[in-house]
Amino acid sequence: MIENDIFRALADPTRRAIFEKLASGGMNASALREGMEISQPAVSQHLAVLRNARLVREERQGRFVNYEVDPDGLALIAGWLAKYRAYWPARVDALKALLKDMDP
Amino acid sequence: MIENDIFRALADPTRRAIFEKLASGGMNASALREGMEISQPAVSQHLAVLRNARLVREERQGRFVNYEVDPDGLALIAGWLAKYRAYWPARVDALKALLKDMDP
DNA sequence: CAATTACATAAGTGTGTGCTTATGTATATG
DNA sequence: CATATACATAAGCACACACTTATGTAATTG
Repeated sequence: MIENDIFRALADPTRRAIFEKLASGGMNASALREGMEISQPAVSQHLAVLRNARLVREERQGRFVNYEVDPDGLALIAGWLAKYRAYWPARVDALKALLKDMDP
Repeated sequence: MIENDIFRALADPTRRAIFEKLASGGMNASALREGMEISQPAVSQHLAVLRNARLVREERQGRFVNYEVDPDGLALIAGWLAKYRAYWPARVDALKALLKDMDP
């Protein structure tokens, strides 16, 4: 089940960090690794998990592999979330307050 | 970090099943257990994880504890998702509608 | 062709997770 | 007051997970 792969992929903070870094623009694995205190294989493994969850996709460019956000995974989350739309705070204000709460 | 709790909570299929069951209407832990081949403590533990992630909230009623979906957790997911709005497939009308609700 | 670079895969290890059974704690009921 | 019911917590165990080092593979470069 893909939902399982997606939520499990996002459950790890390192993986979310990688994903968020990619969200600011596609880049290769080495560039991704910069600033992260983690081994190269670890990055590679995280990328495999994200790719399997359709949160990320790759494109080989010579000996580099460029990674970028795959909209499919995000759309699947949105689809999952849409099932519970009835429960969202009716007023946008409530949501804004919550967004502010999670930003720092 | 609350995002971690949320994604971790949803990473387990049993927990998602419990959540989805609750989404169809609040009920107590025993009612939740019905139809699930799982022990009572397991349900209780799952509920604790969901509650800690603000996906579910409880209300004591005598010796029963009624559980229901907590909109806060869902709103936090929506907030997380909103950060990557630029990547969503533009042509999916349902998602566009969903966005409109989230966007002030 | 040999060496280097970029990345993936393999194998091993400590820690976390989800489950179980056993027990504890409220609240209701006879 | 004693028992039953609804649920939570404790302790232990099998397995999954995120990491490491070592090695493999594919593409550039001298």
